[in-house]
Amino acid sequence: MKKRITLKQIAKELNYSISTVSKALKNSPEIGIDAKTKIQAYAKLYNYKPNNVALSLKNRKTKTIGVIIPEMVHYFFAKVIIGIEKFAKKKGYNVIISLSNESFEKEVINIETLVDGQIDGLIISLSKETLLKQDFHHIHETIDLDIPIILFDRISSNVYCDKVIIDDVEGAKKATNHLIQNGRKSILLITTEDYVSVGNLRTTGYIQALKENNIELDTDLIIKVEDKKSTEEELHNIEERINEVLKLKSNIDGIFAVNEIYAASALKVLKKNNIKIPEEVGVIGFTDGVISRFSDPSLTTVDQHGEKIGKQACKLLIERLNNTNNIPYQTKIVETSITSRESSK
Amino acid sequence: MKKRITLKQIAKELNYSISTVSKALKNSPEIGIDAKTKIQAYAKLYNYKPNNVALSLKNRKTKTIGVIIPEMVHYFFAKVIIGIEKFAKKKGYNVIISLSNESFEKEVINIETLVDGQIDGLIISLSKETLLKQDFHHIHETIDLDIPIILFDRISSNVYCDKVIIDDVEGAKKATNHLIQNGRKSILLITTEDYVSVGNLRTTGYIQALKENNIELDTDLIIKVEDKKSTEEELHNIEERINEVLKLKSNIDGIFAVNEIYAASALKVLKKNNIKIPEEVGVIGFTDGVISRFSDPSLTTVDQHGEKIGKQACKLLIERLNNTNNIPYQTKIVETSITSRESSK
DNA sequence: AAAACTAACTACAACGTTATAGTTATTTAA
DNA sequence: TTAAATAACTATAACGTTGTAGTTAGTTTT
Repeated sequence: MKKRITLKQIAKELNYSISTVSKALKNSPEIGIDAKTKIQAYAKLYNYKPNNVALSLKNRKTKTIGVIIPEMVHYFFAKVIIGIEKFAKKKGYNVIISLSNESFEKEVINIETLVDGQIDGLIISLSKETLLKQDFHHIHETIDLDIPIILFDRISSNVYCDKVIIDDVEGAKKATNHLIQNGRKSILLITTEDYVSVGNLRTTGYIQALKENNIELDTDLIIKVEDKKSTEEELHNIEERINEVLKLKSNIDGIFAVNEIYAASALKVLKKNNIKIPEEVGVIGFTDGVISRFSDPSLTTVDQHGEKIGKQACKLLIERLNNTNNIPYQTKIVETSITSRESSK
Repeated sequence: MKKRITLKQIAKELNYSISTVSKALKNSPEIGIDAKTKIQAYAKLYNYKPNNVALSLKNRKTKTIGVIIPEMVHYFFAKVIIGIEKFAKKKGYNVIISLSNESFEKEVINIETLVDGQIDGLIISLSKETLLKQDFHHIHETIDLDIPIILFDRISSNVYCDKVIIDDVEGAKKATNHLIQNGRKSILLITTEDYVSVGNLRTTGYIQALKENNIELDTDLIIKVEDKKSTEEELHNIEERINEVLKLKSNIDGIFAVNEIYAASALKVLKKNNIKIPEEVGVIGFTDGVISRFSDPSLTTVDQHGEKIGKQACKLLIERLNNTNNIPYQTKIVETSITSRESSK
């Protein structure tokens, strides 16, 4: 119907030049009082709003931030996005979201699409495939193009840029200690293969906690899952493996899982074996998810504070966008905290 | 470092006019073969990519779709976004996401921000507050501005535009019938207050199913939750109310909840009262969520197929963007389906 | 009363692109 | 051999803004 009005139209209608209109609306002292009032009134009446695309072209800034995450249906990533979106909006930025679906190729394409003149900066959590390949050329090329990137959660030490992570080692230590302080000594770790950085770090934390408490490390008590996609089939597979280890090592009295799904699977297997939680076995999961609250028993968790991570990442990015002079790259660490629920007494 | 190269720079470097370069890169027959090869080679070497902001300005199209959802951490909305994103990307569109956080005011602001020259069209699921207020001026104003809107899931019959919904009435009927076919006769409904359109429709479906099976409606068996935000406190409140009704009506043998949280709460209360699921009481929840799979017992659900809804909404929108001639508004209905799990035998 | 100053404007260029309308030479037709 | 046709380009305007550099007319200074 009524397309948005432009400066040109106002100028023509009121018989001023475009410059005058532009300045009047910016309340420039160059413009006389009657012209100003007339123009401002007219603009208000016709609900004038500057065209942001034109502004983007002029300023070479789009005021838009791109976000690439591996998956959407993870509570953690959803939380991170909430954090990013909130902070971005407050600072006048829009947020474009892309999903890599854990695929390297999609990640590369997504970055290209976003970088093609639409965004000022990027916030990325790397896909599993990228971490496996250790191919970061797409990240480096983007940074070379002067488009700042902030990595969060799934990062790599082979990329030089700002990063936001949780202290995975410390968090895993906290979790393990939580179980140890409960008197548990034989703690099963359910983690991922080492190329997933967070899994790797959490494994490290687990090992450190054992060492600090003078508990000997038993590698039979570590299940490393090849986690590609959490299909029903794979879930079944995980449960199988947990079951086997439980049979093999009857003295297990604690389980620490590096994510919620693994923790929930552990609960299921324990219950099937009629093992009492938390009396016989205490369980704790690393997560920022929703399953924990509703599982039976509810799960004690190491919370990752996804929203804080998102906020922090967005803050870092906007700071870098506003500082043309090169500040050195930073890595921000967001603290974890333990939420104690029924699965650990 | 090396900022992106422009037509102007190529033109200057190779001593052609900007027009020639532009046409050469578009393989126009107007341009001679040597000029073309030279220019194309140079462009490739320096990785020329047209500036999309400039194109947006020129074409008055941004190739960007805005999405406004009430919340991010709902599995359903996450799924819808996946569907939108996938389809949009395939058609060369980007997706900008905004969260209304169930607030009318935020919804209005978000629309304004998005409409301010950045997007070609919008996909929206209305906030609870908007539905309560029945104030849709922001939607109408946007449509008046010739920016097409597609509503999904949380819609209103007072807005004239394309819509994508599931058949809530039919889905609720299916759920209720599922319980009835299991031999249940006294079915508790946990729903929302009537202003939430989906809650309302699902309630209708429940009532219809009873009627069709000649079961008398007992309004004491309907719990209507004033659901503003799912805080811990409110969850507690819901559990209390379920508990009361269970005490009052000892013959309840089925529970139908209009979402996953309510269903999970029901499970919890039942277990606390040592009521066997599904032997004594069968439970089914309306959802597209993740809790159901991991709850104990796992929950039978009416699946909403969020991804399909997203895809359908995106398709409708892009169709409308490509058709300047006014096609009449459509309402697409995405079928639900029941996933049978442990909570109903 | 001429020089200097000021208030209130307007013109122009630029951001990067493309479509339309020129402008040259050179080739072809009659 | 001269007009018409064609090939291969270039100039210009436009999308909507804004900042810089003019341009007026009127006012002040001396």
